[in-house]
Amino acid sequence: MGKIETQIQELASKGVKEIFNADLKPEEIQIQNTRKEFEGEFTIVTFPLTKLSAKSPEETGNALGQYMVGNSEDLESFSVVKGFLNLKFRSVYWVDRLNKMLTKNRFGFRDKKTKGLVMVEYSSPNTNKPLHLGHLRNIFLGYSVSKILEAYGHTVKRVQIINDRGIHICKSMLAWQKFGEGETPRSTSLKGDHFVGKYYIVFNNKYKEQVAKMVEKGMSQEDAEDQAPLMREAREMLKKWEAKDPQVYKLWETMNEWVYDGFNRTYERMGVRFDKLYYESNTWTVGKKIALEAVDSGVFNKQDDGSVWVDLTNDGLDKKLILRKDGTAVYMTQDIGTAILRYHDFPELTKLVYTVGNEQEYHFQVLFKILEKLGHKWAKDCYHLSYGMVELPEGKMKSREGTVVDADEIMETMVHSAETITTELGKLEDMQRAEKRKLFEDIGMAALKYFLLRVDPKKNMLFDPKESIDFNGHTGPFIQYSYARIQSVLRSYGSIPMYFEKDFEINEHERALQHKIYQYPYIIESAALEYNPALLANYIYDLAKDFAAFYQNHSILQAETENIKEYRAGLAAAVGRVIESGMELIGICVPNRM
RNA sequence: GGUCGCGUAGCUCAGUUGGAUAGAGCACCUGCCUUCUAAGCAGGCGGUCGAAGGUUCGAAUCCUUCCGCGAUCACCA
Repeated sequence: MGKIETQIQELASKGVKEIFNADLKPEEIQIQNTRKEFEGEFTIVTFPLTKLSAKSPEETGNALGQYMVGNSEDLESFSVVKGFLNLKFRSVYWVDRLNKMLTKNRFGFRDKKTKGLVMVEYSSPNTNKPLHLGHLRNIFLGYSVSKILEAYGHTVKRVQIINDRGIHICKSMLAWQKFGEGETPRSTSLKGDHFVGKYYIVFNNKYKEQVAKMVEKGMSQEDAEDQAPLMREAREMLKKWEAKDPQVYKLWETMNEWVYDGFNRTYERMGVRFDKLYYESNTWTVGKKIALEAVDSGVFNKQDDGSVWVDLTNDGLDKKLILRKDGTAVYMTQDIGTAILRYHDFPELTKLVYTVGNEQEYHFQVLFKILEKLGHKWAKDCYHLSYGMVELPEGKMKSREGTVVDADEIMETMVHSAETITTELGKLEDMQRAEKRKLFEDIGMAALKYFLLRVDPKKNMLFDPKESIDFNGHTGPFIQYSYARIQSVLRSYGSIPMYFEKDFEINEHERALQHKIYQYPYIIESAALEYNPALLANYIYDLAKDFAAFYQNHSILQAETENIKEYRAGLAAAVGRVIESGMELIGICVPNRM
């Protein structure tokens, strides 16, 4: 099944040649979807053709329309409104397409492994605090993009880089050592990441107290912050860690395990997974080694104080520090190491996608430029999938000020709301307990995921905790509901519709649905090329909405004739399949009942 | 200050490479459950697309200037 638009363009191009004796390449024919208020599915814009036809837009449209309908077996009729030529296909044509579509087992998906290996990085948390709403956007986005790329024919490695080293984790470690009195996640029944996060906060509070006291005694704020005993101890601990002091290392490993245990439970609930994990505690040394080699080869340069820099002023960027004067690594150093390690692990990579917030755009610009300067041809294949912040009504979320929306908490809230709403509606009294639990989980998570994914990734978005996320209207649950209704009808229908006769005319609603379904593969394509799940999310909603209108206006099981009934059941099945697979690509499960 | 991004209905968001009367949802108001699930459908209200110029047959979309908001420019991550 080729692209309909292409076929129309080719026919129109021939028409222009025959009627107006002018040459116009098919791809120069402007084509768009017909707007709802007019009849037809595809529309040719005839304004640009008037130069060739030397006629009014209307006359041009009429002449071309006449030619096209006369020279195509698939077109039924045309209409002209101003400079727009609307084309309507025959019912038979659409029914045929549906017949063919239902024989495919993965409609819309490209054959696997035709497009090369892509690595998608997402999540990439620090190990000193739990995940929050911003991470959720990151993770759902990255995971969805990875699914979409697979559907588009890529093989995908899902990875994260775990920021498990540095002063931040030492702060939690120190606070636990000094004030923890031996308590553990187990003894407190706290999730490991929350447990460790608690001590990060303990550190900051005690630290603030110390600083305040020192300032009271006459020290400057800046000096106090630098000299406070807790801060000195934390730095001392970091040094010991870098020297692999056994005790510190053991503590570090223990606390990180607690955190990973907590993260894993969160990931599981989110329904995401990873194929490989990278740890900065491993990659920073790689980066450092490469940095020193680059000094020798002259790509980086060493200052008199011992610090290492790269000069990117000729590339429109700045000078950037690579190694501190004491020789320790910075963020950039680690990232260089990580990237190189990844291409070492997977030399066949055709793309490396970093799902990281837009606040780090400059950082990645610099990173990719450095990789290029280091002579890596693949530097051009590195892509920063930059996304906007999730903001609260009072502005950006700040962990220091305690204005973050906790990931576990919001998920729990959503699932609980799903339970309340579902129970109130009271349609599922006969359902088993375990099945219900799974359903509430699916609905609550759908509301949350859809809320985060339907917005264009590159834009900042707003979350207002006071106005809870909706379950009605343009939401995940609405789409799930459409799916559940379809499954309900199909259960009553009793068999799987496979082939339909063509002795009837399809109505406007059916036409709209056929047209929508047809677009699915191209939506996947755009979503893949633009790394944009929002395109898919909005498309599925449109489809579900069109189905709801069809469903409410025409009976499937009580259709006028047996053939129409079969066709409608098949159409509903097709819509269901697209919803199910599309939702899967944005990480959302779809229930058979709700 | 330099660089980058954003500004569309009261609120949250869509709006393909410039095309028809700028669309959804929420909120508010009307109708519709004896017929396949009303988490729904049908309809109403609501817009000088931040402002002003320019290009074009045609601009929310492209160009310029200005206004407002945000990010970034660290020997932080």
